[in-house]
Amino acid sequence: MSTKESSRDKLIKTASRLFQLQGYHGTGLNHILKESGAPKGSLYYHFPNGKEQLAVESVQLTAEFVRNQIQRGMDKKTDAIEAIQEFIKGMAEQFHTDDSQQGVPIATVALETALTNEPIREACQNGYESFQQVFTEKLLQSGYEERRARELGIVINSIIEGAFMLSFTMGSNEPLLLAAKNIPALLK
Amino acid sequence: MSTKESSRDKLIKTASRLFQLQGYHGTGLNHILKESGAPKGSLYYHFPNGKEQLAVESVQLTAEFVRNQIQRGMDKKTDAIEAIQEFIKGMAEQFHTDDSQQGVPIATVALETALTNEPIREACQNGYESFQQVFTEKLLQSGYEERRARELGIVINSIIEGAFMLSFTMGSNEPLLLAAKNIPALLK
DNA sequence: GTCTATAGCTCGATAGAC
DNA sequence: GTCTATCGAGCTATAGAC
Repeated sequence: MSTKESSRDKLIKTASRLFQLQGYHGTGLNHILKESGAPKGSLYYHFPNGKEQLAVESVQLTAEFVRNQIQRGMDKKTDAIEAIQEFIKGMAEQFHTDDSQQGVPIATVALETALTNEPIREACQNGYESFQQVFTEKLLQSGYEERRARELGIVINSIIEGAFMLSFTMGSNEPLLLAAKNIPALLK
Repeated sequence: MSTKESSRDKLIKTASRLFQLQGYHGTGLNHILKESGAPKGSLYYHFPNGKEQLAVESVQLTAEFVRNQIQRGMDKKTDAIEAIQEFIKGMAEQFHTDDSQQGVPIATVALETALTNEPIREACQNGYESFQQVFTEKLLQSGYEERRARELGIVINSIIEGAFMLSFTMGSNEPLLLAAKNIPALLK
């Protein structure tokens, strides 16, 4: 069970990175195979449903990774406002220091496929809901009322995704920095 | 000048729609040619730089259209907060009544190409800056200080883009509605 | 579990007649 | 300005040996 997952894992990890960088349609299976070093014959053995299955599991892996990052961010401060603000600031700082460019998680694939591929769209939706859940729980712990906490979880998700996308497109972390700056007003 | 632009215009309009729906890599030139009804031979006559040029001009056309929509929204109310709030509500209402699904403008192409195609990325950036400019001007007219108005223009852009993308992915207009609801807190 | 080979298709782009 | 024909490459997916 441990060694036999090796090729499979390499494929998923490489696919996650490339899908995030170049999108679903912009990334070919041959490219993924070549970069992962996995043998071509094993792709359809591990992923009988081909590219679609690979994308669904890649999105799930990416979502899990991001969710953990958010969770760690929330654990750093007891106050929800501070925690969220610091988390976004961290994203902004990491934005250009990270020399390995990495695209916007989930969103790139989501926008391409939401109208044409239901399993992939669903995986993206589940990912986003898991992010929102972490924010909402943090707000609940800080005393926000349940309905309000759920709503704000969605709004925070929106502003982070939008600011990330803008920062990515503009090549500047300013949108992320301004999002962080204006979080307190939003959560008042 | 009027009839000779016909094929060109059809190509750009069709390309704008398809790129928005399926992304840059997910949309083939043959598909665009077929849907537009334009003759294949004329594509490289009107767009010597091929697909890239078609994408750049498509993004510009989409950006101009969206910018005008925003501008019309801002003109509907004198108060900036009300105007922006109503504009987002309008997006939310239009979200599912519009039977012709249409994707998220600019963002889909931007995320796919920002790291790999500079001319297209630049066109997307210019589009986003033109949106922000409209919000900023509205805030200036409502008495916000210049620096603050510019910052809030970016933040509003972020939250709208993020909420739109989430609504699109989730298949629900809730993120847009919640964005609208929380705009006043942000602009206080 | 892995490998090669290849089918069958679509892609973007070009050439050259008209 | 338009059209056909076609190139070379890449794509997803499958077949079948090992």
